[in-house]
Amino acid sequence: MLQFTLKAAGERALPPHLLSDKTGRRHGANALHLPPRSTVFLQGYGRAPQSRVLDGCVALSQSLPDGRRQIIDMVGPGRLLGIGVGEHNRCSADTLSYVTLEPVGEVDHRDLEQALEEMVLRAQAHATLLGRKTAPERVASAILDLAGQFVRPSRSKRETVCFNLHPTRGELADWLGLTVETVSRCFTRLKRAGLIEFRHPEIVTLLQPQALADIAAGNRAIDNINPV
Amino acid sequence: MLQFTLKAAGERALPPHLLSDKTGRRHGANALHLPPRSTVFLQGYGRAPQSRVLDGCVALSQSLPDGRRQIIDMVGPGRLLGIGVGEHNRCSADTLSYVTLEPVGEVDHRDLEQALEEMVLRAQAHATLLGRKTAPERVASAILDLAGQFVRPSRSKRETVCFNLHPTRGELADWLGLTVETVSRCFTRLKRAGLIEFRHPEIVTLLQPQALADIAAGNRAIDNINPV
DNA sequence: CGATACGTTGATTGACTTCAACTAAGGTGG
DNA sequence: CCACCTTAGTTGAAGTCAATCAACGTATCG
Repeated sequence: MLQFTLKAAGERALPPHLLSDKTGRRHGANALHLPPRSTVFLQGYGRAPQSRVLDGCVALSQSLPDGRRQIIDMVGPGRLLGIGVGEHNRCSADTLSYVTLEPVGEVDHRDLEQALEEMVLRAQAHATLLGRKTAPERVASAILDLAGQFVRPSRSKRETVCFNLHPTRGELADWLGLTVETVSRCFTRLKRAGLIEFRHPEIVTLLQPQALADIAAGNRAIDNINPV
Repeated sequence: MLQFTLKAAGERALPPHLLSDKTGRRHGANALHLPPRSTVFLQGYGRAPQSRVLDGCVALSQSLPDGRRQIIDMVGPGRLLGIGVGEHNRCSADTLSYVTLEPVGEVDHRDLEQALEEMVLRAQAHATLLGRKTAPERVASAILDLAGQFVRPSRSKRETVCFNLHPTRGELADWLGLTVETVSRCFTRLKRAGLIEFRHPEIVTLLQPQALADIAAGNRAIDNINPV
């Protein structure tokens, strides 16, 4: 029974040497800045160097020979990139926003194992989503996941949370094993049900996070909501 | 472009201290023997102890609150159990055959990281399967995967490979995000197409492994096969 | 301005699910 | 040894959720 809790991106467990962000631009020296929709590394090429995402959103994806694409994971601030991709990358990594990367020469065992374990856990949860959840459940899950990774720890006066949804509808579709149209329709339904709000497609506000979590977990149908 | 290669279970990279199997029953002392359909550990309970599968097949699964079940991975000989399952297990582990386990007190970093990486790679490939493959492609992929993990390195006179398919149709369905009926229908179609053969539902022979691999990768439709 | 990409909405189709009936194999107890 | 039950597997018919096909609106950008 997934209990709903949102962790702001700033609260995520950053290793100590990254926390200097507030005081100064300590890692500005060797940090990598990438524009949206650029490739970090490519499926099939030599093993990628490891780096840590400081800011922005990166999509890990695999493609079948005929072009069908599956986004495996959405990687946000604090997480490692270039781990668990095999000898020759079995994944491509693409930025979905402006992204700041910090190359990490070598990670200590503790950090690496923790990061790998997080990859496994997320991949497992995603497999359950892809194998067993309905389209609205998938979209609700996605929104909550991305909110968790990308909310700014800003003014949290009300229980409404607003955040920037980096992936397009098409990218969400590739992540959730759906099509653009289905994703769009689910957003519309969630909006009409009063669970989320958006004026622009990428600025999303969670109006009823708990109800959203219920849907994501399969405990409630999208239609059984009393609009507030 | 997945090239088809089958690795017999015996050839898989076992750590040196397990290879004594041929010479004697060195690990017979503390080995754990479990009957089919028994639980190794349960979703939601305390962190499971780690062990290595010496023989048999274990299913890692997650369940949604309403009972929908997704099998995350099928674990065969040589692989570690109880890694990447989170603080409180987010997975259950169930035996699908007679299983021999060897408890491992602590694994060295090298082994653990390699095992975790394998978990990640397999989970990623499975996500692509669940998100983007058709039912026949999924079943073909599953058969090849299980063949790779469970073929006995026996008489390989011809290119036909015979192996014991431990999971039932229902368990395969839970693994592949399908229903029993769909899995059964796909088996029938593959059989009629001359790609596999089975008299009993769990003794399967691969007649045309390469064609099966083509289907699994989405390079060929199930119907475009010349029956030999 | 056209041109392109993204998003939304509607109509139709189709792949897989659901529901249902039936067969075969294994176990139990009279 | 056979009636009885249960479970797994197969097959057919009907139903449904999401995909496909199609049209349109809007924003961005040379």
